[in-house]
Amino acid sequence: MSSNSNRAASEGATPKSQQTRERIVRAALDAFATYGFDGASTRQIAALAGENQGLITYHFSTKESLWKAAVDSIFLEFRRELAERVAVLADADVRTQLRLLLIFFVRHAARRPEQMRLMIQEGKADNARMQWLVEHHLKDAFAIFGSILDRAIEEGIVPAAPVVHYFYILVGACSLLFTVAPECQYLTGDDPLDPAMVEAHAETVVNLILR
Amino acid sequence: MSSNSNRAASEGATPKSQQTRERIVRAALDAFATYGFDGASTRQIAALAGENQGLITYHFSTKESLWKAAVDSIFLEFRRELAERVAVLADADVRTQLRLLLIFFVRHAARRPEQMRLMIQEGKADNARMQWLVEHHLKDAFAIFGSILDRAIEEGIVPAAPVVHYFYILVGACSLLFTVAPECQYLTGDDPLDPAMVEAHAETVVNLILR
DNA sequence: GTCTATATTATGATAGAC
DNA sequence: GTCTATCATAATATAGAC
Repeated sequence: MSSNSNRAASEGATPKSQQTRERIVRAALDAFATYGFDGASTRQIAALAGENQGLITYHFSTKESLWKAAVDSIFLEFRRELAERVAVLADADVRTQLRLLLIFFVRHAARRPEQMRLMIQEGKADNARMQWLVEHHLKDAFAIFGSILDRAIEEGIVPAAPVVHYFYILVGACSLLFTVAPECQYLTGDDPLDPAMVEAHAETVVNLILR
Repeated sequence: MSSNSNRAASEGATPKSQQTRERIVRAALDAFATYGFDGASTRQIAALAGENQGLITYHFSTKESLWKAAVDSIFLEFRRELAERVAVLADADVRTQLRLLLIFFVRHAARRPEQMRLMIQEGKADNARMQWLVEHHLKDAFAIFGSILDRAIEEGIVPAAPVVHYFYILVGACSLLFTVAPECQYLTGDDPLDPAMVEAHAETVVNLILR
């Protein structure tokens, strides 16, 4: 593996090449989330980014490296925001922590549906990309969630059960509406990404879970 | 569109050709659910089915027709089972209906994870396949769910909110664990498809939702 | 009904001009 | 850094032998 997969992200990169790199990453994120690693093509990604196909090779060497860069870009952003939110809420009671984190997560799932689409896309089969995603990003998020949920169970805010069930129940409950937003829009006529509907979803989740 | 997409399903089909057809449909279901329409290849499907690639053209004409046959096979099965379950529960109180339907749905999501994988796969973009899926299968399931949930809200079993929120909250809560079962197994070491874990998931959902 | 061969297009990756 | 041209392979669909 050559070292140029981080070339434009290194110190010497020009602002212009960084912009190119970021445009490609954004387009790749969208394509991989929607069509999967095999379903998305580098030509399609280049066209979506408005860049030349050869630039993908220059900046990322391989399709797999581009995939990792795209996944990193969205999961690192999420984990940064999550850590910040958890730090701010450190002194609140557990019930408030859980409520505000559910609202945070609903809003995040609506703002960046690509993240859950990628997680589901790769979580369906046991392969190298899935393992990379778990090792590099999911284990950390799962641990943070678990530390809060353990205390919620201790205090009787939710019934006792292994954390893994709550993790997938709450992630699914908060995010599926936005993961399949186009389907929901066609099915019901309502646009899940409308801010009023995002807030209504967060309220419904909170009212249902925290009674 | 030629008429041979239903050839082997018609009266005159030999048992052998029906078996071939069914093997292809099963393989296609798995491939489309895991890799998406574009990511799955007819070669891969034929190999998975242990059949010749030319037989896909013979039985289904096009990749799209094969996709529709695969989606029909799993959604018709689901809707048949759901209708049967709803009919059996017609005289029960709404709380019991909702509880047993949640358990039914968790078990179904574990037994046939391909269904939710397909729904999510196609729900992410507004295209002809998504619209076909909504028109042919989702509208019906959504209506059945809505009729039960409306009464649950009337009786105060769950807080009042538009049905669309509950639909995606509950579908996501019940099924995500099984949709990404390989990821969960790698992340936690637990196999979601283990019957004990399926039942634990159903219990956790019911205890959380119906308090 | 089943299988092989192939036409045509699309794919990921590479080479090299600028 | 960017772009064009191209190689080698894999894709869907077709034609036709059996």
